[in-house]
Amino acid sequence: MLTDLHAQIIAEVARPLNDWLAERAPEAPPAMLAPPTREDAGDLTLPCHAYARALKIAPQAIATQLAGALDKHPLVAGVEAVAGFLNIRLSWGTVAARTVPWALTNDAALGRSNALAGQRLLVEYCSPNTNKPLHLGHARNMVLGGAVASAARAAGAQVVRINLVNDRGIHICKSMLAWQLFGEGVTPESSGRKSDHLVGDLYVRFERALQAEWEAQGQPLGLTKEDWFNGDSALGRAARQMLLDWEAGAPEVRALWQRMNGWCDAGFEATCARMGVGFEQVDRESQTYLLGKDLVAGGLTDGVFERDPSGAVMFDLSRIGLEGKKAVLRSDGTSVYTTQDLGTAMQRHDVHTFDRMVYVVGNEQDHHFQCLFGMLEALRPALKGRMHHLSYGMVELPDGKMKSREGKVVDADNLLDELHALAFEAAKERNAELAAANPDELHRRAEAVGLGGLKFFLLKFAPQTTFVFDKERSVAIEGETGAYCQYAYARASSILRRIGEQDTGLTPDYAQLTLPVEQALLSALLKFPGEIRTAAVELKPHLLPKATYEVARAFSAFFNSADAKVLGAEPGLLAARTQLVRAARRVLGAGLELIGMTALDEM
RNA sequence: GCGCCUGUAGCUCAGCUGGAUAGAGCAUCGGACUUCGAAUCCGGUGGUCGCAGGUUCGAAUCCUGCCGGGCGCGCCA
Repeated sequence: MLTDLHAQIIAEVARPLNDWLAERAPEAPPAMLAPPTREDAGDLTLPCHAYARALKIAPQAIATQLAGALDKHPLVAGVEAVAGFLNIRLSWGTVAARTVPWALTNDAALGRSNALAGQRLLVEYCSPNTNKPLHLGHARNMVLGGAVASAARAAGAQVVRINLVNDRGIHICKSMLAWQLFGEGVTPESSGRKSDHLVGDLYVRFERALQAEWEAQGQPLGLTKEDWFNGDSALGRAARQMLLDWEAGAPEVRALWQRMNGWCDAGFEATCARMGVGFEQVDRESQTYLLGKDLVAGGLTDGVFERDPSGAVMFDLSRIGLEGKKAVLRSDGTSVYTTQDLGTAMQRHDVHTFDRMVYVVGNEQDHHFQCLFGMLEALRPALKGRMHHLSYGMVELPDGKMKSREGKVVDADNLLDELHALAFEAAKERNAELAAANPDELHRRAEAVGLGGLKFFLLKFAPQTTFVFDKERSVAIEGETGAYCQYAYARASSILRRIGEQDTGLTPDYAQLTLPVEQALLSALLKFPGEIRTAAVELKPHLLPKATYEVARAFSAFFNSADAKVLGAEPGLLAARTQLVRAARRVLGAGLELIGMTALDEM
């Protein structure tokens, strides 16, 4: 039985208020009790201004009368009517007696709920191109996608995580062509290079050759690099020919393609495994790019699409309140990206009958998804409202934007190594003996802190935010960071080790948990599930680190308080505080797991 | 030109389905180790929420206009 205790407590407190209101103003909306913004305004508050009109009583008078309705409420320690607000102070001893056992045993305390029970959710993310290794942008994408998936699972949804691999197209041919022209038979084995990096090297090699060719021949003609590549460029022609050969199934091209894609796949797999990123389904563009043509034909018959004089098939964007038109079939009859996206989406719906399909894709594709969803809903009205684009902003570097064509990228593998090294150095400094005695253990912790810090950092910003990546901050323990939360967890473990079984046989006296630091911790534990639920339902993955941090912060204040020591407290209180530490550790562990971080018992 | 996103403390960001004195972290200044790990904790300084109007008992939040930044705008992905 999943019980959201916070919601339940609020409902219990609100009941007499609602009875009072319903009796006098049946039309009025029910009382929405919420934590106040003001610090000294108690634990829950109700603004009474909205009821003034219906009741024909001044807000302050309403608040005063409502205060009376809470007289002798077991959960209420005090009420105050201030400026039309009803401020309620909870009876924390009573709340504690319910909260701690709940947090120790009920899975709702871990953020589990039925908010999305019975729903099937598809999440598409990662979406690598098999011509270069994963970079920091992919890392943000994967962290967002993974968080959406884990939050949805916690909310009871059935989740299918899908990786759409872009394994065909002109950009793939560029790497292949570079291997043919400049590769001299190189392989990952012969070069000792991680396989996806080798392919990336070749891609960069191609771009460099193209740059030189353009500067020598295209630029003097006043052509842009793009136009040159699509025109008389020898490299461009060769790449286009290779794409045609690929589509025609030319054996040599297919064989090279298989081989080099295999290199990329192996590299991606290693990176994803290290990052703890997994998928239930992998869609490859080479297998889906022909999908959608029949949909377009059907849409043409139904009048969803129209044929352009040039022969291209178009979607009139005015149908969805946008300007212009969008092609779904080229004039030569070949498909475009949108065509296969239509087909892929429909196929997924046929296979999974999803309730919600979430695409985790950068915000430069906002327009594309607006168009795509508009078309899908026109083709199949049942899809209305089920398609979501989790749009996110770019990650910038302290010295500006990343530009993959210029090689100005933060490679994911290198970054993970760097963060590991930073975390390792910091750990070694604080733990010299362990570094000497058991460096492997220190490396294990460094990986947890480095990777966990990265995930926490990438996740803590709202998705639409374009933010500046700061690697030192991401592995720092000070402030709102992953390591801070891991440290709080480690300290909880440490305290419990010290307590051992001292509380065995003791009866916890929860009513004594009334110190401000104890109340704040209880409050954080109570609020945690609601944040996780909102993260899942409203697709706000940044609430995961926020909620976890709130618990970590409250717990840090608790374990630092000289008044709230567990050891040495009288038996009933010792037992109560021990259970509170166990509860906090349990919830912290759940938060770390939702983010995809490793919990450490020692740091 | 049009569309979407965005502008909040020195810096990095929350808050944006309207609620009271706008929050957090970093930085900075000061304080706490004879008691569970000081990798922590406590406190201080710091903001006309881009600007101007409007709606409202009440606006960072909603509406309008303007200014600045980012992204995108038929057969690229």
